[in-house]
Order: sequence, then C-alpha cells, then structure tokens
Amino acid sequence: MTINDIAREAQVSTATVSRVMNNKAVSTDRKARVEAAIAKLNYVPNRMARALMSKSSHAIGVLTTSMSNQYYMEITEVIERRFRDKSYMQFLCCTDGDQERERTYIADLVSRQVDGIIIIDPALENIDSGYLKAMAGQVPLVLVHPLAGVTDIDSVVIDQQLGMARVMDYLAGLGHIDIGFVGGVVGYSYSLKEDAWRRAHVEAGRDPAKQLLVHIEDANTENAVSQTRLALARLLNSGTVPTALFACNDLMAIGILEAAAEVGLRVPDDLTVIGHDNTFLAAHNKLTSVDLKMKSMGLAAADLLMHVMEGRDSEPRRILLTPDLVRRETSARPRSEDGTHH
Amino acid sequence: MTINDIAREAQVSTATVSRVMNNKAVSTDRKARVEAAIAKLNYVPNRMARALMSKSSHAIGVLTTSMSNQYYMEITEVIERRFRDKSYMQFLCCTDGDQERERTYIADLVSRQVDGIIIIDPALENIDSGYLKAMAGQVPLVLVHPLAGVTDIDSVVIDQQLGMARVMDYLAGLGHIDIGFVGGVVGYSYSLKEDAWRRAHVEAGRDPAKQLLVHIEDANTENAVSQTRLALARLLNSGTVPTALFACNDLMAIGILEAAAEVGLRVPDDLTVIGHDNTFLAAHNKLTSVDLKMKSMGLAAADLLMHVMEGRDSEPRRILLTPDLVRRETSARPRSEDGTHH
DNA sequence: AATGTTCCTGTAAGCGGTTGCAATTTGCAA
DNA sequence: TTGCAAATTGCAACCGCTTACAGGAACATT
Repeated sequence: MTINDIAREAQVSTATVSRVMNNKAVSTDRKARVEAAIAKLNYVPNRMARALMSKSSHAIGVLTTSMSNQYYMEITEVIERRFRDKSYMQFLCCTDGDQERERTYIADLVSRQVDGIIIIDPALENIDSGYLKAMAGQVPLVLVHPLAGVTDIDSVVIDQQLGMARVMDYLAGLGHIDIGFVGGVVGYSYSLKEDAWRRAHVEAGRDPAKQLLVHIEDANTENAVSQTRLALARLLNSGTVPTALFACNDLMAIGILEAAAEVGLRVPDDLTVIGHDNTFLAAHNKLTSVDLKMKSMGLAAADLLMHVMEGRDSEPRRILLTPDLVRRETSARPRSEDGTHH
Repeated sequence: MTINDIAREAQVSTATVSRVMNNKAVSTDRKARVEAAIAKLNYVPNRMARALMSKSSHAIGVLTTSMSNQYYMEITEVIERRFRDKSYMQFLCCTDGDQERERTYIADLVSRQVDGIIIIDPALENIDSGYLKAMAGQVPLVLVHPLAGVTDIDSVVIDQQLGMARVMDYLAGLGHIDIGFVGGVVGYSYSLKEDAWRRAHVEAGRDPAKQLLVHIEDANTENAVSQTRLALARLLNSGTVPTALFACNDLMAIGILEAAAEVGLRVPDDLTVIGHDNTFLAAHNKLTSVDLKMKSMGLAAADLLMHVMEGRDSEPRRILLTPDLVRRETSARPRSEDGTHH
C-alpha cells in the first residue's frame, strides 16, 4: 500500500496525492477523489520515506539512567506530553549509567535522524564533555543534570548546592548549630550536597570535620531505609547527637525517623530531620524535604530543545532551576535554645 | 555525509560501501579502504534510507498508560533491555488511558514502520477488540493486561483472579472466615479481584454481602494511604471487625495498618492485613502482599513479540502468569481460633 | 484576438541507502 | 597458454515520498 496505489485508485499523479496529504493547493474534486481513495484503501503514508526527503524524522531521543525510577521518569513524562502536541515521538533509551552504552545510543539516534536528543544523567560529571560538545554540533542536544559545571552546552540544571544552602539557612534560622549529614556513596550528586553542607558550616565559623557525617552503602535501593535506621540508631545512642540531620534522599530520612523512634528521640522536639527529593513518602511522613521540581525540569528541557531545534544559532543556554524547600512537621527549633539564634 | 562521500573517498562504488557495512563479500583491501574512509569522515549511515529498502525500521513501539508509575515502567524497562541486545530501539508512548490517543499513537507507529507494538494497558477491557485484531493483522502486536477475556490476540496476561484465589486459600488455611475487601474505584482491575473475593466466599458457603467491603476514592494517588486510614479507622472502631483484610494495593494496605494502630488493634494478632503489588513499601512494612511479577511480564511480552515478529504465522498465543503471594509479618492465624480450622 | 496571470497538474529527479544482474578479475586445473 | 568456475565489482533500478520545473487550462487585461 503506497502512494502509487492511491494515485491509481484516484486517477491522479502521485504528486497530487502528496499534495493532498500535505495540504498544498489541489482542486476540490481531485482532493475529494484522493481522500476517498485514502479512506477506502486505509492508507497510511510511510514516514521513513517522507523523512528521507524532509530530513526530519519528527522524532526525538531521550536518554535516561533508569526507567524504573519514578523520580526520573517524571521528567520524561513531561517531555513526552510536551512533544506529542507537535506529533513528535520519542525514543526512550535506558543507559543504566553506562557511558559506553550512552555513546552507542547517541550514535544510533543520530543515524535514525532524530530531530533532537535530551540526556538525563545525574552522573554526567563523568562524561567526556568534548564528546558531548561535538555531538551538540551534529544534532540539537540538551542536557539535564545536577551539575553546575558544564556551561557550553544547552542544559537544564538544578542547583542542588543552592538547595542545600537553603536548607542550611533554614536550619540556621531555626537556631540549629549541630547539623549532621547523611549521604550515599560518593561520585553522584551526593558530593555536591556534602560540599554545600561543609561550606555552610565553614561560613558559620564551625569546623565541619566535627559534625556528624554518615555514608550509607545502598542509599539508592530499597534497603536505604533499614540501613539508615541501623546505622543511625547506633550513632544516636552513643553520646552527643546533633539537633538536626539532613539526609540526601527521603528514604534515608525515613530511616532516621525510625532510628529516632527506636532510641526514644522525639521528632522534631529532640531532633529535626530533613529529607531530599520530596517524594510522596515525604508527604506521607510529614517530612520536611527538598523538592527538585522534576516536572519543571522536564518542561524546561522540552522547551529548550524545541528552541534549539528551531535553529536560531544562539549561544548555548543554561537554565538554572532552584530546588524548593517544603516545610512540614519534622523540623523545628532545637529544644534547648528557645531564643532567636543567628 | 552520505554513502557517496565514502565511496568517493575510498575510490569504490556505493555498492561496495554498502556491502562493507552489511558484512557481505568484499576483498580485504577495499574493505580496509572503506573502513578507513568511514572512520576518517566519521560516517553514520542513514537508517531511514536503509529502512526504506529493508522494510524494517528496527524499532518497536510501546504504549503505556503512565510513565511516572514505577510499577508499569518495570515492564517497559525489561522490554527495553531485551530489545536493545538486538539493537532495536523503542518508541515509548504514554496514553494516559485515553483510547483516542491510543489509536492515534498506533497509527503513527505503523506509519513509522515499527517492527512491532506492545500495549500495556490495565484498562484494556474498554478497548475495541475488533480494532486491535485488525491492527494485529497489520503489525506484530502484543498485549499486556490483567484481563483473562481476550484470547484471539497475542497477549501476556497476569491472572489476578487466580492471585486473589491464592490469597483466599492462604487465609482459609490460616483459619480466617471474616475476610474484608478494600478496593478502589470500579472499572479497573479492582473488579476482577473483587469478583474473585466474592466467589471465594460463596464457595466457602458464606454470603459475601455480609462481609466488609470498602471502596476508596483515590486508591491510585498518594492520598490512598490517608484516605484508607480515615475510612478504616471509623469502620474498625464501630463494632465487629473482620479478622483479615485484603487491600487492592499496598498503599491502601498501609492505610489499614495505620488505622489499626490508631484504634489499638494489633497486626497480625488481632487483624491480618494483606496488600497487593508487592511494592517496596510492602517489603519495608513487612506487609504480606501479592506480587504481580512485572519483570516476568515484561520479559514474556518481549519474547512473545519477537516470536510474532519472526512471522511463523502460528495461532495467537496467550501467556498466562500467576501472581505470587509473598508472606511477611502482617498475616497470621486469627487469635480466637487456635486449632486447625476445617 | 493577443498577451499576461494565476492556478492546477504531471513528469521526473532526487533523498540515501540496498541489491539483482552482468561484467570483470582472479584462481586454478588441464 | 587456454578454459572455466568462483569471487569481486560497478551499474542502475528501486524502496515510497517530496518537490522543482514546465506545460496546460481558465480567466482577466489591453
């Protein structure tokens, strides 16, 4: 079933059929004949062939680290919605954080003539930015990542350091001084937050090395909660405890909550707990948490990519989003200090 | 950058370049020349053009209801992994359960010459099966859904009724007689479970109408927990309570847990609670739950689609998977009856 | 009536690959 | 050296659609 069949059926040339399909000028009677033929034969044009001429597949590629991580998929979902309005489709590629695979996918996407690519990768720090820049020259490319470093490629960045700074400001405002940090393995965006945490302590004239700092092995798995509970219960039991604890994700924060309950500390009276990511777990546990606004990131990424695709060859843009602090019931003034502290 | 540029650079015909790329017989020196040219010019063949001749885009389409639902994405993720080994890519389409959009997407996928389509839709009961059958004639099509009805299209089905039957068997074995049911809005797979629940009661010679049956409005949102807690706390406080409660998803089950704690019922001593979906919440709350084995479904769907794509025109297959019951600490014998029951 | 516009059409040349066919080269036995 | 089969190669057609170009019809302008 090709355009030729329709042309024959409607007794016109293929050019006319094509014109009808593309809403170009065609006389009413022929147009009717063609449309009748299309309907009758149930014809669907071949987009491959079309793409070959138009040089646009009307598709984009989205690379993401994991598909079963609801958190990241929120970005992807928004992107899909945004692009489907323009009847673009998206290839979704799961890299598992494997750079080798990432490159393979990008090459494949290019050979499929995608009109643009969005890369969502929290571990983008590792990637060869020269390579990415080269790719950005070949095809519209937008990065979504937590890093503030790369500036010469279009990207949407969530400033986690700033988010962390806001947490520290908030805690300082409440009067907290001993603020512990619970993170995961190094290398991911944890270190960003850790740095910001450290800096805030230094700026307040304290030695961060004297503050409680814990790393949890499986911070990103479903074991995070129990691992954190175990680790923290031990620590909280032994001697001096901080008045506030920040956790790099809500899972760990909930582990802290459980550990606190276990050793008899009341939250927020004895201990303030703040999580990160503002997942529905945070809402459910009344947990104060940092919202990374994934939907906003998705929206920004989609719009930026469209902008780049339209090809006005402007400078690479960098859209910086700031996390929100969602205050709930696990944060309060430290018990011992009732006056304003600053 | 086309095959012509490579041909010129390597001083051979385009046919030879094509042969090199497709591993057909080419003399060693020419092959080397071509490969050098490809490497030098950094050439990537145009898959659109290739697809035009080979009639295969080497891509599949996956329709799913929601992308931000981790639960469904587990299926999709497995499918992606399975297909990427064969260097297939997947278009991921989010239908939001909208049938209109579903059709639009399918038509679009067909026009993009995908080699196959997988539809993941828990509400597939609503769809026009005649339409699907017609589509299955046009392009390899595999359905993933919870329904046992449709039999004449290739599909992977999880038998939720059987899963529910297993729950009822288990509870009967423990000695429970009064077994309540907490579901969501009608229309979705809830009714399947509800039917099975009802049937089990009837088969045991009881009147299901006398059993506790609750419907929660927002069973699929993050409000599920609190809504269930509210609804159940009220019920559990007022008079006779069942010895066991089944909830159609883990969220609601946790709501029950909370409600029980609120009114002073101990789980599992006073009340057995069983959830559904076996999400990580279930693991974390030590909740006995039904596992729908999404990964297995994804695997089965991918393999079935590949089978259909290979085109041996066999009868439509129907792969039936059975949910697992994962026993944890929220289920036990009812307190009042200690001996083996019937 | 001759000329110029405007609007529709069809013809045919691509888009960037693949592949049947025939021509050429090569290898090897006679 | 000659003959013949096997292995390589290039030419050119083709995949299904778009589009530049030119021809033709219809109508308005002098």
